[in-house]
Amino acid sequence: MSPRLMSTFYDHQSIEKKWQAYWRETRPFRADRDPAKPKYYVLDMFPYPSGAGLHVGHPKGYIATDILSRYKRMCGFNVLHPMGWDAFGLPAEQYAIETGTHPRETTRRNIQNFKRQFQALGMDYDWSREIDTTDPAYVRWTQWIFRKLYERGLAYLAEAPVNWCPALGTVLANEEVIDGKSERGGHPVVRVPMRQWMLRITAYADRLIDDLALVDWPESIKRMQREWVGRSEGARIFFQIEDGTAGSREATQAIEVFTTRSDTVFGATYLVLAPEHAAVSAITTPDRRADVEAYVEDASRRSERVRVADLGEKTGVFTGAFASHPVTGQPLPIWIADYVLATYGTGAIMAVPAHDTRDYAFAKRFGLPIVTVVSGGDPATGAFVGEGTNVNSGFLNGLATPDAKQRMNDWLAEHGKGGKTIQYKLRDWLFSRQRYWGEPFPVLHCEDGTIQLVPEADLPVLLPELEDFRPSGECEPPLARVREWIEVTDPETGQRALRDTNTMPQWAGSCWYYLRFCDPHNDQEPWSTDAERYWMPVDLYVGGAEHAVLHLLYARFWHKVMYDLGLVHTPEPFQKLLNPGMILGHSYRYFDNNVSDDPSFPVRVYPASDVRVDAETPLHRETGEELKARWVASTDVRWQDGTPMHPTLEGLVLTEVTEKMSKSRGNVVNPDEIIAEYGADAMRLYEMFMGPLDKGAPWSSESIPGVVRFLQRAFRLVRGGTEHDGSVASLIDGQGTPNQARLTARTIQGVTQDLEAMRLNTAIAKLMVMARDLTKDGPVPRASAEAFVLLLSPFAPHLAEELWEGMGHTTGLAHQAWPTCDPALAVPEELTIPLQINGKLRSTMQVSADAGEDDILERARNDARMQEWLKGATPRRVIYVEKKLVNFVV
RNA sequence: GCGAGAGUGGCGGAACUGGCAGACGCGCGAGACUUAGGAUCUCGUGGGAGACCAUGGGGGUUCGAGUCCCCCCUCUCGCACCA
Repeated sequence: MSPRLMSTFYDHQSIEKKWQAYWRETRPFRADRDPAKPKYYVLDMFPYPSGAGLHVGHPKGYIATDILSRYKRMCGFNVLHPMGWDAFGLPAEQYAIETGTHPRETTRRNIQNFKRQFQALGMDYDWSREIDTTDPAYVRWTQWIFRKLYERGLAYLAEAPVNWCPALGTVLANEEVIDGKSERGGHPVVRVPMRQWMLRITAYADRLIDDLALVDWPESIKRMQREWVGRSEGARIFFQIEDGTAGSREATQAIEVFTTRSDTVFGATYLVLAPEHAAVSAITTPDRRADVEAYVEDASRRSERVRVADLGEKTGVFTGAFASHPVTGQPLPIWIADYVLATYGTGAIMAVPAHDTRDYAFAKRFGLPIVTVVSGGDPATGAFVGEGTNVNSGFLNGLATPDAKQRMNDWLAEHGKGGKTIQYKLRDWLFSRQRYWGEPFPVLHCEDGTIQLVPEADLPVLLPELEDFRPSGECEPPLARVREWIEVTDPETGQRALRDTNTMPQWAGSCWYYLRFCDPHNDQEPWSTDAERYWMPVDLYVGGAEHAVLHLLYARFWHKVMYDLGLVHTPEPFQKLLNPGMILGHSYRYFDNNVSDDPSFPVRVYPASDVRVDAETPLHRETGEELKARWVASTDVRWQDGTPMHPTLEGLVLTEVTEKMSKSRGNVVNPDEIIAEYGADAMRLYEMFMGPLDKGAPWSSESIPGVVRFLQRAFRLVRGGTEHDGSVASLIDGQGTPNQARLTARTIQGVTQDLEAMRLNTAIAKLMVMARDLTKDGPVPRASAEAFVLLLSPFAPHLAEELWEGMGHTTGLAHQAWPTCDPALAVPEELTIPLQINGKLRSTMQVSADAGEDDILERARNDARMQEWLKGATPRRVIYVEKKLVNFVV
């Protein structure tokens, strides 16, 4: 125990241990279905139990849900607040490759550690519902759901260009690739054609957008989902290849393009295909072939990242082929260029340089014609992308843009040349991974080429035991080596069959865990209808905004499938969503020129002042040499006259930066240490007191003593006595003085309102005021002390239980009724009215709460200081705001 | 580039529909109690000697603006040639 601790007079260590044991034994947080009570389902986003354990940034959201679930329980709700583990995943597998430790063992240890940390924080989880996605009893139902997806035609195998990440040794979904790098680890990703499992999430594109109207989510997250689905209304148009212009006889008869501006069809002067477009090779003429092939080859080597980097600088080549304009029949040259994306729309566009900035840049570069068809711009200066009136457009002339679009769409449909359509950015979800530590697919690849589902009765399909977890060969999963596991006989047809050697991505388990929590031990079905109907939907869901287009989109998709199957009764799983802001750490940075991390490199180091950052790459200010950021752990920093210095490199000044906590930056703070020194209640309180829940804030351990002092004051308030004196409270009977009764009522009202609005920081401030002011008027009335303890209990549950017991109560706080008050009592009996002249504060006065307007104005006029300021002048105008303010305008 | 959010004391932050800017806490200062301890308690604490000046900067609306409107700057986060 530190010296600081010994002098505090409430011993958080023994108190917290005592009440955690009490909760473990009496299980007051067990949730049982009770139709007589309204339910409230509070859920934290499913944690992945990493080897590093929790840092102080993680529990922020968990503490908030803990407070809210305790509060709701006291309000009479039947609260479900479960916790479990999203335990499949790459780190355990990578650790297995390095050490040979089986991922199951690593996972078990990590879960144990996480659970210990959660319990040390005093969390009110119903541990009887704990689940683990790697548990065969859970895997069984994840595979069962996959069967349902497959039966509905929503899971299929497809050969398609996929995101292959060599460093991770697996393919990734579109949502897991950010700026051409893996979301986890930031490794390069390349596109490789592979045969993979896909889930038809695109079939739900419209509903994934439309049903956002049903949920109470942050607008920013809804927007991100809408944009990710990327619904876009437009037209598809077929452009016939001009006879005899294509390089080969098998050339596609027509090129299909997608456009949102069918009103500008008359302005199309050429077509552009993505280099990867299927028709490229067939249409290219012999004389253009060499150029085209070189360009295609070059484009395939340029990563998407590089392509985007020099945005604006358009490149491309002519294929030699022409298409005829669908209306005028005019021949349009067909080009290929990488500014057209193969992955969006049809991978081909009609170029309207007069009304599209990209087409304009391309046309200018290659001298292609620019034809204005919408009035309002000047083709000499740039593309006009706004709306206007059609010109040079045949039957569209004189129409406004929206009318022209519709007219053209109708015309296209009538003439069999296209028509109105909707495009989505969303692609089907790539659902297989070349990993060991995931759910095997419950399918058999039969000798005759068919795919058979493993019968329900044979689920789960479990992973074979392995000693060596390395990938097999280039793009092969480790399971591909286990012949005895792969080779089986199909129980239905008796033919020889092979298991699928891929596994499901980590998202699979988290797509339905919230449903399993409703009925976690059911071995007949994934969950019972009764349980689902009682508990769902999740009333409050708290977790990081980084899942905006990953977990939250995937889970909504699965939920909707299950809705269609009649397995759940609500179209949306998560009613209200909250994203806690990140807790940041202070890290200390410098730079060096060892960009490739070569240990034998002659390293030169630089302070931040020698560095400039260009497009996120740090460069030496003078030489332009590429540098890499390095960090010194905050505990190793050498302080010299208030300046952070490198501990060993003489004279190297470090720069303090506030950023996300991570091990590599040496700025993580371990909650175990904070709890040991200050206690779990103090840590909970501090994290909530830092600021609004949804905003990020830098951690500062130096501020914690503030909340510790508050807890000590709370202890003294109820217990009475002084330091080291555990004497029982000198609480008096009754309501106390009018001031005390009012303070109590106002705090009850204020804290309740703040909790409802999740303003936990201001709720704590109100409790601090109550603890400070309650004793000013005399001895503490018992009614006030009890209300205080009840109000405090969701925030600092250990101390509250201790105090509650000390007041003679024999039942715990979990199910005590939340205090209420007579709102009339909360009204102050005196008001301070600010008196202004021309809007500037000149005086204040005390009036009784029931004073009327005339009375107040009369007194304001006679106020000595006001008279001084007015110097006899008569106010031209008098502003009176009901019981708030008086302002004289002179 | 586009979109969203934010910018308030030395620091984290309050201020609900325009109405006493800086609640609460950290830090800092003074004092009290003390076997001088980084404990506890009390008081003070935006700047300025001052009328006054202060919510990123500039303009506006209003009796009155942190809050509403316009322009600009900075930071954070999304998206990024999506046709």
